[in-house]
This record gives sequence, C-alpha cells and structure tokens, in this order.
Amino acid sequence: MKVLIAEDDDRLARAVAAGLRRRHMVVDVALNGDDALDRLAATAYDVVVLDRDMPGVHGDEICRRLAADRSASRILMLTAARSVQDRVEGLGLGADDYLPKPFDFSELIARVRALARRPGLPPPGRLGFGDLAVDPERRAVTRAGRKLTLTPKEFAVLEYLLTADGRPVPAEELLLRVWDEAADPFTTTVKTTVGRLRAKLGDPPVIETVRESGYRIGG
Amino acid sequence: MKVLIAEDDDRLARAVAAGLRRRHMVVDVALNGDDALDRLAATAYDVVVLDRDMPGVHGDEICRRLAADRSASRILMLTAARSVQDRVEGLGLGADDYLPKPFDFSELIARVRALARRPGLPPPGRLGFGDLAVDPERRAVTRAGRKLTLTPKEFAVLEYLLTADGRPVPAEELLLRVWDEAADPFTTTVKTTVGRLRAKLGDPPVIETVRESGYRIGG
DNA sequence: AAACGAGGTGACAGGCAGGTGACAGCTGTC
DNA sequence: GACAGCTGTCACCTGCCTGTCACCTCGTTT
Repeated sequence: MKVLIAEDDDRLARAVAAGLRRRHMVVDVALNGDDALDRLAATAYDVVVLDRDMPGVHGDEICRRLAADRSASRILMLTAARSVQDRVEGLGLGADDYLPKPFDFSELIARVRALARRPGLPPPGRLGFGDLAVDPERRAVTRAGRKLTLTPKEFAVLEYLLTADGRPVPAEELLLRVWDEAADPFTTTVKTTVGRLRAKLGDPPVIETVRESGYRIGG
Repeated sequence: MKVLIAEDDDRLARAVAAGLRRRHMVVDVALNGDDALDRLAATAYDVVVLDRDMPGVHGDEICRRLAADRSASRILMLTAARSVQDRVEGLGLGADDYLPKPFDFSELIARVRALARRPGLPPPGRLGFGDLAVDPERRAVTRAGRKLTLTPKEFAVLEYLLTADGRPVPAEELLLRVWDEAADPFTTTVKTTVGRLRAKLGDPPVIETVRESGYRIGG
C-alpha cells in the first residue's frame, strides 16, 4: 500500500508519514506541487494526501490532472478553510475525500486507511500458495504448518508477490512499491532481500525467477 | 474497556469517571459536544455516556453521527427529563440505553457495565494462553498454577493482548485503549510496562514482539 | 570457448527499534 | 505524616535489520 503526501509544511508531512508507516504503508513525501507531480508520474500511488495550498503547482491543479489521467489513485484533500463551499469544490475537482485543517491526527489516518481499502477487494483474510500460508492481519507466515519468522521487509515482499498472483514482478516494481523514496535504484537490495526470503521459506522453492521479467510465486 | 463521558457538569463527570475507574475501566471525559466529537474521532470507545443537553454540539447530534458512522460504541444517554417521550426519542436516535436524571449512581455504573459486556462475544469467563490463565472477573492471573500479582496497568495490558487473539498490537493502540487521555504518545511507557509484565510472567515468554507491528500473545 | 551480463550469496557495518535499570512523583493507606 | 506500591521518565544498552560490496554461478551470445 503506497501513499504520497503532498504537503508543504515539513513538520506536518513528516508526522503524518511516520504515522502511516507505522501502519505498514509505504510513504513518499513531496514538499511542493512540482515535486508531487514528478512523483506521481513515476509511481502508482494508492492514495494521495494532498494539501490544497502549496507553493508551485496548486493542489487543485494536481487533482484536476489526476482526474484527467484517470489515475487509480484516490485523493484525500487537506484544506485550511472549513466551509461547505470548499468541500463541494474539492470533491468536484475529483477528490475522494476531504479533511479541513486543523484535523485530528488519527482521523486522517483512519480516512487514508478507508481510502486505501476502497477499490481493492476487501483485504484477503489469508494469502497463500501451496503449503505456504500468510495471514496479513496477524503478520504470521507458516510453511507446511511450521511457523516462520520474517522481518518486516521480507514480509512485505512476500505479501506483494502473493497479491501479484503469479505475475512476474520486476525488481524495479518491488523497489517502487515496497521500498520508499530513499531506495537507490542501482542497488542490489532487492536481490538480497529475496535471497534471504527464499532461504527462510525453504524447499521446495516458492519464488521463481523469470529472467528479465522479475520474480513470481509458483509456476 | 474504554469509556467516554460526555457531560458538561464538571462535578458529575468527575464523580462518574472516578466510579468507573474504580471498576477498572479507562475513562476519558469531554465537557462539551465538540470535545466529545474530537475524542470520538481519535479513539474507539466501548461505551459513551452521553449527556443529552450539552453546550456546543448537542447530544442528539453526536448520537446521530455515531450511528451514521456505524460506530461500534454503545451509547448510554443521560437526560434531565423523564418522560416516556424522551426515552423513545433517545433510543430512536441510536442510543442503546437511557437514564433519566437524577439517577442512582450505582445504577449508572451497572448499566455501563452491562453495555460494556453487550456486543463482544460473551465475556470470556476465562482468558488464557498455554499455562497462563486470566480471570477478568476476579482479576486473577495464574501461570502453571502459581498465582501472580499484577498491577492494574499490567493486568489491563495483558487482558488487552489476550483479547487481541494473536494479532500484534502496536504500542500506539495500547496507549489509546489501555491508557487514558493524559497519555503522552512520545513516551516509553508502554515499553516499560510490557517489560515489567514480561518479568512477572516469567519463562517461557508469552508476549512476543513483532518488529514494527507491536506485541502479541503466542503465535 | 571466451566474453558478457543477469542474477545469487556470504560477509560486514551502521542505524534504529526495542529492552532495561534507576529514579522520582503521586496516590492511597495506616 | 510516614510509608509502600504503582507509574512515568530518562539515559543507556543491545541485537536485529538492512543496504552495500565483492565475488560467484550460469546461461547466452559472438
């Protein structure tokens, strides 16, 4: 679950990002409108938390462009004013939800989660393949009944591959969706993490490599 | 068990809060309607004791919003008038119970407890995991037959983790549900309390840490 | 068969989430 | 008012994760 926070107030942005990361979301931050557009062009975000008033490109404009592109990202618009007028305007521009500042922190979190859930089918209670079972809610993984202990990154990668449902996932996509913006695209991190994950999952292999195309679960 | 008291009479609110705390409930107080809404947005309360006539947002309005949000909180409505008409109106708005002022103090307590019990599957007479047994009613904890003496906070944390049923509970959630509004989100309190609890529970460990996700019982 | 490039592995180090022990303030009790 | 137990805070410690690097393997290309 990947989220972009477009908000020029540095402190606020950081706080929100930290809160969402705690809920296992992958969060990028853009401190102005141009930066936000760049990131939106580069990555498919599930949810965009969008401050309406930003230096550079205005939030409304970003909203409009996303709508024009038929982006699948859902938009939560933040705004200083709290008039009904604003609300109507915001939603008219294509925002999916709207929150007036000052807002309650946990309400923001709750709304982002609600938006994150919206389109995708309800979060599958269990994921799995063969004798491998993953319970995202409990963060538990078992193989042939044996409990496995995965690190957060390993778990995230496995979860992502399982939801990709047999499609090969390129390392680049994993970097975009499981790592955050700080990830260096020229590193060997993904290779290493997948390697460690494979070692923990044991035999027979679950994750197979499709040359030039990425990793996939099963065959 | 977390309760919000929304009541503009300061003295009454304090008295009720103290009574409920003595019964081991975690109690927040809101002295007006706006404050109540803020708190309701921030925390999932099990029961809301709601004064009908409050400055700011009216109790009826709060009731309506909770119903609209499909909140799981149960509502005990307090009102000055005692006509049957009022009772009907209150329940019509979505309140779960209704108590006319002046009321008998212990009756209020009893009704809150009744509501607190209501939805959750029948109050598990006993909670436990492995050789650990917890009796919420008697506040008794035994490990392998040996009686343990826990402090109130320790007991509350253990009880909450047990009812979470294997799901990892983040420290932040514990802060919200086991501590009251005075809790500072940036402290190390939860860590410390869990540490003390672990020490008392002894070996083998019962509470396991899931990095980035919180604490969980067993697994 | 030599060169090449994609992917795999093991070792290492820094950072950070989480754990601990000591201490002090508060509250309720005798 | 003295005392004891409970809790929150602080400073410090620790061990695990994770990114990086150097090097290896193996299939493909020329």
